[in-house]
Amino acid sequence: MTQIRLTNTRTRRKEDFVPIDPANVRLYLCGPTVYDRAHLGNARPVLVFDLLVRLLRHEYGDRAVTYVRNFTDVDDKINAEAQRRRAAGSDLSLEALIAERTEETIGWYHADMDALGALRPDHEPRATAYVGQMVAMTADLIAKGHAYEAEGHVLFDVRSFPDYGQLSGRSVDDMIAGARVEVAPFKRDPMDFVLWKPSSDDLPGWDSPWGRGRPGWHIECSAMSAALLGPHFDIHGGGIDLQFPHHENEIAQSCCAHPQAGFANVWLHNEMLQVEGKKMSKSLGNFFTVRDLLDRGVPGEVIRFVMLSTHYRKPMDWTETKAQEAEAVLRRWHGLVAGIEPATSPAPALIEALADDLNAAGAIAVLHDLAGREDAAGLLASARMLGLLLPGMGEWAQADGEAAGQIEALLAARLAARQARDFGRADAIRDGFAAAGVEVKDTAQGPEWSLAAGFNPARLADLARTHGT
RNA sequence: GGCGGGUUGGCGGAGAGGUUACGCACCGGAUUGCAAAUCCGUGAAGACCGGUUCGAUUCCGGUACCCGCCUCCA
Repeated sequence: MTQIRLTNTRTRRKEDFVPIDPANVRLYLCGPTVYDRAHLGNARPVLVFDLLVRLLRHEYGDRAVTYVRNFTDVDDKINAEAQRRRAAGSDLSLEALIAERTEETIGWYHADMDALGALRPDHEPRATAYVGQMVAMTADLIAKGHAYEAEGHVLFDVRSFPDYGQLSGRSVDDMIAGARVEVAPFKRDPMDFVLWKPSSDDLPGWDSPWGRGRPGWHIECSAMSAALLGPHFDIHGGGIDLQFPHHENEIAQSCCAHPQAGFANVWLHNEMLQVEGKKMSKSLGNFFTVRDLLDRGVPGEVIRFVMLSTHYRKPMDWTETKAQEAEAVLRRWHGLVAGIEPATSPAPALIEALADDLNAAGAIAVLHDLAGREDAAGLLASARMLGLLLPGMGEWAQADGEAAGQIEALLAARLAARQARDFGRADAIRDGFAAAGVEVKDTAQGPEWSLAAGFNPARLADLARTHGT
């Protein structure tokens, strides 16, 4: 068994991972707010956790890991979208419009993450299904003196939790000095945050001891993780931008509600995604979703490869060049493992790389080594450990029947030209292949071909029209 | 203002206090009608300034620059 080591944001150190219960390793990942398509940055924590889950299952057994990722379906952006649809003339009720929107978005999310080869979590709780637990937890926090009611709101009293700020390395006083906090007059302390807030009649709401309202954002993860994983579990994660305030607030709520439990042992945060060296944002015009890339013909497997090639704790830069290089590598590997059965286990060096704080880039180097030694069975088994070269994943790298027919005809034409010593024509076909993104290797057994990155069916068809037989 | 991350060879990107990362590109050779692919081989690094050390790109301190968070955000 390989000792897994993970960098724990809470302690800022790389630590040996020791599960609370090796027969049931429990993880929670903060999932998406379901109001729109997942953008590329949303995919990063999903892939980090996907890799982690695969590793944990490899070490502790397939049934010994419980992976929870929530859907946030209570949110003002969702409400705004539903209100917009109703204003646009929809006859449906607000609740129905919200349900419609969230269902649609969850379907998109599943399709997009599936395309990246990400395993579905064991549980995907929706916030709306746990409002009762959130109300109960809120009431409990009031009873324990950690929260108070004010003007229909329930607020968490940060001064009642001395460790507040420990995760993100801030003190309440420092943050107030920074003073960019919404100052609501009914707050005892500017850093106090909302557990429950009132809903007007045109917003979704649930009955509660504090009137009709809806939960604040942070309480859902505290309630759902407790319900599905218990008050003490192994790993909790998300993007580094969630470290504060979301995760800080989760810790405050959960630790105060369950003082002896300890909440999450390990906090795992991935760094942010950039695009061509800049923050991805709508204003810079470099904002795109996973679906945008897939629709543009970038295979999910390529996106996954690029994502894995940068360590999760470093900023990851998405560039067109990386996508092309990844595509070329994957095409080569697909060719190498075609028709091969995977080895019984992944390469030990690959597991060691992953166990060392999910060093996926190091793991990919191991794959290059296996490929270089033409260990196709080992390459396949190891790549699958990373969620690459999975069955059915490489269809994008295969030529369809039409292209294959054209290529075969052109190869025959080239052979005929060479035998006739018409090297001008032979070279024209050769250059045409290169321009169309078809790689031809002349071996002792005759030509072998494969599609390269940037394969262009239209150019191939032109070439076939000009030189085909 | 507070907090955090980064800076490695032409590009991407890891690990390790002293021994080749790796991939792509480049260069030389083999091979080829010419190429491609392949094989063999050569180069090439760790922002800057100090410190610790026999020895640091790797540890410590400082400086510069880049990025992010502190407000919805993965």
